Amino acid sequence: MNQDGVDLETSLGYLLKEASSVLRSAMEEVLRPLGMSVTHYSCLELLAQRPGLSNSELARGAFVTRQSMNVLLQTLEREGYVTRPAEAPVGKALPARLTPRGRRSLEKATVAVRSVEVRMLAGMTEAEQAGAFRILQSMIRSLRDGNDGP
Amino acid sequence: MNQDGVDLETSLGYLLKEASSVLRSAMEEVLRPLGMSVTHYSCLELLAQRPGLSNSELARGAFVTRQSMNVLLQTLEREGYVTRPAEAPVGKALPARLTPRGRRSLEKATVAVRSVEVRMLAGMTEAEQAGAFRILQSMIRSLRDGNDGP
DNA sequence: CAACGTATGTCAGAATGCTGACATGAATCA
DNA sequence: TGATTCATGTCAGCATTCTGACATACGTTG
Repeated sequence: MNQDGVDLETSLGYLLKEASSVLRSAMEEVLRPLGMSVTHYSCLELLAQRPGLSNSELARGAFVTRQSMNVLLQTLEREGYVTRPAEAPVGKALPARLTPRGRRSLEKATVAVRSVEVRMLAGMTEAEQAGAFRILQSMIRSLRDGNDGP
Repeated sequence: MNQDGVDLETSLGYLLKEASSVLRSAMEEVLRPLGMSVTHYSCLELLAQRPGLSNSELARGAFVTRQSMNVLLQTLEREGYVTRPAEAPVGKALPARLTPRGRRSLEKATVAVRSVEVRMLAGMTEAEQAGAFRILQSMIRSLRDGNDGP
């Protein structure tokens, strides 16, 4: 009914939230046929690119708590996508790794997610993409610095 | 431990998720002292800028399902921040409006959230902000078009 | 007019993520 | 060395959001 923009339409924060929401929906849509959630995929992708990450490190990389990541990891371990040693080689951190099955499962997901990212960047020049990259990093840094800052 | 970036560090989608996550955390941090969640604030802000929005419209504006927004609205109504007519003036949609109490509550929250947004934009020129705006809108449009598209 | 499709509000159950808490291992420091 | 501080893994309970379903209201279309 009321479709005229007021001020929310000029807020970068709101636009950022909207973009993130749309991206998440698009990813869920292409991952659903594979029986995979976004966090699920994120976990596998992180492990593929940085083998041996611990539960806590995976949690930070996927932007969830380590408790949430833990239940996911236990499921993935039980179903044979991931392995963790029974004992920690050092400290308490258990380095996780993909199994061949995990790698196979990830391959299809990666293709699907890549297609979403390609679609998202359609119509943007390389220069614009580079600009977006710098700007987002600037936002992240500014917000982080103010938090637990100096 | 492993802090070297691989490929995730070059993905705009990942960076977008990270920025959104950091923004959300920052907002939660400043809203918590006010006893308000991000969705809570979003609802009030939407109603302030577009009085008479229905539950479903608020849900779309806050990027949650209408079921989730409904439970929030019922709470806000019960606590006197929002009013809805007992019967729909047309159709089934119940236009919601802020009460004076809701407006007062929103005022403090708006100040807090503005400060976060200002911090986020620190170090960015107006031109960069305008660029970020265009880029995010382009991403949103591209993702939407591919979805329920043509 | 009647049938259909779409949008809405709402209830109930399920899933997902979070907060709180505890024990353990390592690093730091007095 | 002993105490403190911090990070980690994990368990339990709670909160929030989502999915599924149903009834109702309006617009469109035959």
